[in-house]
Amino acid sequence: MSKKTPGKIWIGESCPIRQVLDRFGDKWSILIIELLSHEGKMRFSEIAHTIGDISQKMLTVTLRSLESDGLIIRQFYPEIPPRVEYELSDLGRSLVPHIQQLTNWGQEHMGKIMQNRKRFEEKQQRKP
Amino acid sequence: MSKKTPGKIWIGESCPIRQVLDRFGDKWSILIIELLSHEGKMRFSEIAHTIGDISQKMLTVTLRSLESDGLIIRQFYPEIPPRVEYELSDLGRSLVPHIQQLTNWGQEHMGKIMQNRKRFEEKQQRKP
DNA sequence: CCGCATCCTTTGAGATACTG
DNA sequence: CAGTATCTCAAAGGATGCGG
Repeated sequence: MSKKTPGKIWIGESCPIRQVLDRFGDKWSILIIELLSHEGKMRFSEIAHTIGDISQKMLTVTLRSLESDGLIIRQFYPEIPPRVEYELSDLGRSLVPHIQQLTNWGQEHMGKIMQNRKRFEEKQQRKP
Repeated sequence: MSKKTPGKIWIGESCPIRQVLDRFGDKWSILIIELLSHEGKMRFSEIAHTIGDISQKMLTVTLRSLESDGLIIRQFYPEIPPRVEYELSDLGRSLVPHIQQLTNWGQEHMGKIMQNRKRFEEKQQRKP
């Protein structure tokens, strides 16, 4: 549509895109939101086990940051041994469809991307 | 909808979500795609200047990786001085709407998130 | 069971200087 | 102008051990 609209898009230091990227560009946040959207309430150890390759530290850190931003809700049961459950808040849930859009796009196009990448590498190796 | 559908979602080491995250979770890829979607063809220095705080190195690296994956097209004009133009490929363009979905979500909700975060921090400081 | 604290490794990314 | 090549540093993330 628009070929040149200078000044109309702001890509500078704290533009809207970067805010989103800064918040969700880490390794685990999106993954945990997506997981909770499918599984509903989950315990700490349940999340850890389902993801598989996340360290306890990063799970703690990521859950805490999601909680602090109001994206998930943390329920602590002071039993012995203690039990903690996490679930998405309304705010967190409102993000889920957009994540799934991206995932769908990936399902459809990542194969092609990997293929392109391989070809590109081969081309580079023949030239120099 | 579904409260528990164990086994139906795969969140393991190279599930679809992680593929997308690995590809686009870096600091600059999404930003450059979004920029090119608004401005059309752009020269190297034009991109650098518009973004403002990207180093020459990271711009080169990011553009090269986007090119290798077939998300952007690189046109080299062997003049003196040389000129290089970048634009989105069809593949790259197909991602744009989803990025904009996320940006819109951000516009609408990041304020609330920052507010939540501030409150959470205050709460933490009163307790311990 | 949950999660904090500490230490350590790895990675991402900036600064700088140099080429076609 | 549009890169490439090093060097360096800060931050993300992992491993481990302790504590409520």
